Amino acid sequence: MWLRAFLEVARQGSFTVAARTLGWTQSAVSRQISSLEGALGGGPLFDRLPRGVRLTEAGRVLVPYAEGVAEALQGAGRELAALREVAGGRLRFGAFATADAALVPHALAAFRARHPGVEVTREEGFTPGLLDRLTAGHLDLAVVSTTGGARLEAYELHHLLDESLYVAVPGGHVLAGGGPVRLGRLADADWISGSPRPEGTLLEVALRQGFRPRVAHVVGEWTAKQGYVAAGLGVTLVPALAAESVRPDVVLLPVLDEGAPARAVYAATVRGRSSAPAVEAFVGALREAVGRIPHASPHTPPHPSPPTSRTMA
Amino acid sequence: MWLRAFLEVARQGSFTVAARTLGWTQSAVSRQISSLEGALGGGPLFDRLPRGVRLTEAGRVLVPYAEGVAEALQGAGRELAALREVAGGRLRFGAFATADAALVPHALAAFRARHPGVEVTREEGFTPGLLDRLTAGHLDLAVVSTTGGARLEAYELHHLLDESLYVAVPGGHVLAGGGPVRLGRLADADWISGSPRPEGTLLEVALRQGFRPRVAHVVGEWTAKQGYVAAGLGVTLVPALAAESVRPDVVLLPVLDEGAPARAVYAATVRGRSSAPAVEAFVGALREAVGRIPHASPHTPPHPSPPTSRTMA
DNA sequence: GGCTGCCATGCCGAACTCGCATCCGTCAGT
DNA sequence: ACTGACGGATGCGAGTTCGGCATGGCAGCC
Repeated sequence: MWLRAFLEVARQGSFTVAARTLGWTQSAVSRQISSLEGALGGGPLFDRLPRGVRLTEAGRVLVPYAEGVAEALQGAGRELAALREVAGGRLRFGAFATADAALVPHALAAFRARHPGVEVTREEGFTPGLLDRLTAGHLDLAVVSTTGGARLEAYELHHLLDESLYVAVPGGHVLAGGGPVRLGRLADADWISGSPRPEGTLLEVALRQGFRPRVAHVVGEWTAKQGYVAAGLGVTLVPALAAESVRPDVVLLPVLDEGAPARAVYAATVRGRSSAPAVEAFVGALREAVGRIPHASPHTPPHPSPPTSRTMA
Repeated sequence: MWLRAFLEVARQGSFTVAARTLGWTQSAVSRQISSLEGALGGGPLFDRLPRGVRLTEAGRVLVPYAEGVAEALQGAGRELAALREVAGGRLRFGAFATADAALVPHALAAFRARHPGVEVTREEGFTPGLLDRLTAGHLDLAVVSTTGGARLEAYELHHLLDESLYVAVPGGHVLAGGGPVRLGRLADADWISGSPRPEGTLLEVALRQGFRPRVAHVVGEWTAKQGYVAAGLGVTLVPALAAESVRPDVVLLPVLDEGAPARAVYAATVRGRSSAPAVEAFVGALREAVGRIPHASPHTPPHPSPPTSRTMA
């Protein structure tokens, strides 16, 4: 193209030498320069001397601009390459709170170690809000769960794990120290939950077990919930992802679930929207993190999660 | 070209609208973007949505670079246009000392008023040195004279004027107050000259008149010469261009020359080297200045100078 | 369900690009 | 002064690209 021809000729002071350097023929260079001069319409860019050529004033004026163009082009190439190799660009993701307990920190640590050039920004939120921000283009990726009744079908879902559930009971509880329990045995218990109604929360599983739990205290924050449980004010459900960060005076009992697991966790992207390589890499990091965290906490055998990516149709 | 297509699509968010804006067809835009994406090899630059398109991360990265390229291109166009219209660029010229007395200042004033955007640099020197610097590419234009025996043939010459000569005599000189004189009447006078030998100087004309002038004092600087003349130490030749700046106690007598004028003054450029429009404009300003200065000083009728440009072959 | 808006693509003619060979002007060495 | 070498310009021909036209496919909307 004319840009390389011009700059090379300006550097070399000769069409022939420039052609050799570029791996072209002399005639190609001659034509490129000639057509460039024609296109600019401002007279010749080089004076043709018996010994090679020499920049005219117009050519001298053009040089810095041509260099600027070449630099920008080269810079674009570099940055796009960095993007391909996940050494640049940005990654904006969101996750629900309990995923931030262990899953996301592990994945993030591994990702940042492997791809220090990527600018990562993180958000916390509930699944429906995260999906909205995904759709609006404010997020590239969202770690979401099936809890909350959000319409996941519209998104590209990368399955991360199926979470088992625990019941958190105070240290002195009658069931403490025992093994896995059926949820039905807690039908009469006081429950601590983030919402007065079980629908759309983890407590939904209770409905499937045939009872409607009595929500004695509405507490949203996880630490606060533990406090209420430890004080003997009630019991609560704990997803496996949060099992790691439980205080010692609260006992976790695995819930025996017949059939389907309590909830699935996905990395979601907008369907049909191409995702940057960093997104793929982060999904990979999330997958690895799944294997690393003890989501099979004390008392239960590890819960295997299929490594395959799945798109809900 | 791909640049305009990409930027316009990025701005408009639609191939079709961008095509309308550019005066192209939608298919042309589609192909341009498609081939650009292929060339960059880093995946699509736009996500194709049902409602137009949307930049991907790669596209978003590319935008500033593309804008940089477009800006540089546009800037180059602007500056080249300025160069064409003599509203930019630079002009480096040199002139011999007596041309700087009136001719060059007048021309320079007119030129700078008309073309304030041009950066002008000036040098002073003797004709041979100026021509060397012209050849070396340090000057774009040189105001030179035939005095000095320089090889003018190799240069592109724009004739400015043919200079008449004056003899400067002290106020009380016997010839003072008389009219034009023949040089032969001063064959026995003491001469003040810049060189002990008349060859290559204005005094060369004396040789053509059949006598070898006796150089009593070698004085180079014009003001100093006048001092020597005023003090009665001798007489000296004064070119018409310097006639304006003579002190009142020195009298100028027009020299009667039979045949050829004493010397010609040219604006010289390097032959075959394309000259910037500013050079042409400055030559024009010099021509106008020739008409404006009283190179026909007291005592002589104006000496017409042909306005045609001439190349010595 | 038909309609509309938007992008992709097969096809074709026009234009461009490049390499090859050759020509022209200048310079250097004999 | 003649000749060979060097450097750029140019006619020619083949391969490629480019742009327009028409069409197809897909999603959303009345």
